[in-house]
Amino acid sequence: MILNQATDYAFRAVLYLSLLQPGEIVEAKVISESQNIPLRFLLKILRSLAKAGIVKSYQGVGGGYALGKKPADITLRDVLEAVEGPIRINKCLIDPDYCNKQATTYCPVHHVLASIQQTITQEFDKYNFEQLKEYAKQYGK
Amino acid sequence: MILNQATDYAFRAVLYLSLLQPGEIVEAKVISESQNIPLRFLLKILRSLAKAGIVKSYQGVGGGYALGKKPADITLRDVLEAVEGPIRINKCLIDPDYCNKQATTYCPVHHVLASIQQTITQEFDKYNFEQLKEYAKQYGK
DNA sequence: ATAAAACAATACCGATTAAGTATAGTTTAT
DNA sequence: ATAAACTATACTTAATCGGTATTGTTTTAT
Repeated sequence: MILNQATDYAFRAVLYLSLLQPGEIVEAKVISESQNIPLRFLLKILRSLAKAGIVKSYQGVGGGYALGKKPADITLRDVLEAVEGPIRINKCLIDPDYCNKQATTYCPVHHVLASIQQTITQEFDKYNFEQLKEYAKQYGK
Repeated sequence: MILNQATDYAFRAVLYLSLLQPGEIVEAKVISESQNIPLRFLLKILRSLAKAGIVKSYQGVGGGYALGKKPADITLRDVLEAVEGPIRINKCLIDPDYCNKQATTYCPVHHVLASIQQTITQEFDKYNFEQLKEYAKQYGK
């Protein structure tokens, strides 16, 4: 019932990239130091984000990372799922056979959990990095 | 981002107790067998639920468990928090110093996560065991 | 009073996952 | 050709999860 440390780092890294000038590229090391994220761990996380198209990576000298799309087009859910996979709040919502072992016909627990999961998913979808960027600017840093 | 197995078991055990006749007491063994929950693990879970007043335990011969309050007065959140502790979706929402280490003044990530956490908490509060009981009756089992 | 049927408390254990590190390789600007 | 960056994969350590074991307590029936 808690986000991974990696997801927390990912949120902060993507926010950092959101605040750059358009076209600006920064090395992982800069993000790592500014956000207090262990460098090698961050590199791993950035790879997941790159796979999902959330960031774009540039190899070689002068390389680094930049956002892969506009901040407004990246939601917290996008980042969360890039790092942790799909939001699933209970085993019975992953493996459809799970419930059938316990409740042969119909499982009311499953029923409401599915609904809660949907609300949670929507909730993470509600926030994008344009909004976070505004908050950040507004309050300084 | 997922509920404990123990919480899942707890939901099902409390639902089972909700469906009993008023005043009826059942041994852990009966719940265990009916719901496919390892007995000793269930006993541990029931102890947490008893501490929270959700179930009432009776020792000695002829003892067992019954609900500690009306099904309508037990929410999914009550059960979840009895088993796992308070709903906290990120480390920075547990330890207030955590954010300050990283973002010295104001942390927009923290800000929105706090709001999401509140929504999630309300969502688990929305469902009580009277409702689950109705679903269960309606669909048989 | 004592035996047995239940729960209580605590400690332990093995497996999995999370968090982070290491090693070797690839790409690219200079 | 070299060095500065990222890539890929595998490894390691620590924490958590899911479950079990042991010993003790309470209560009812005999």
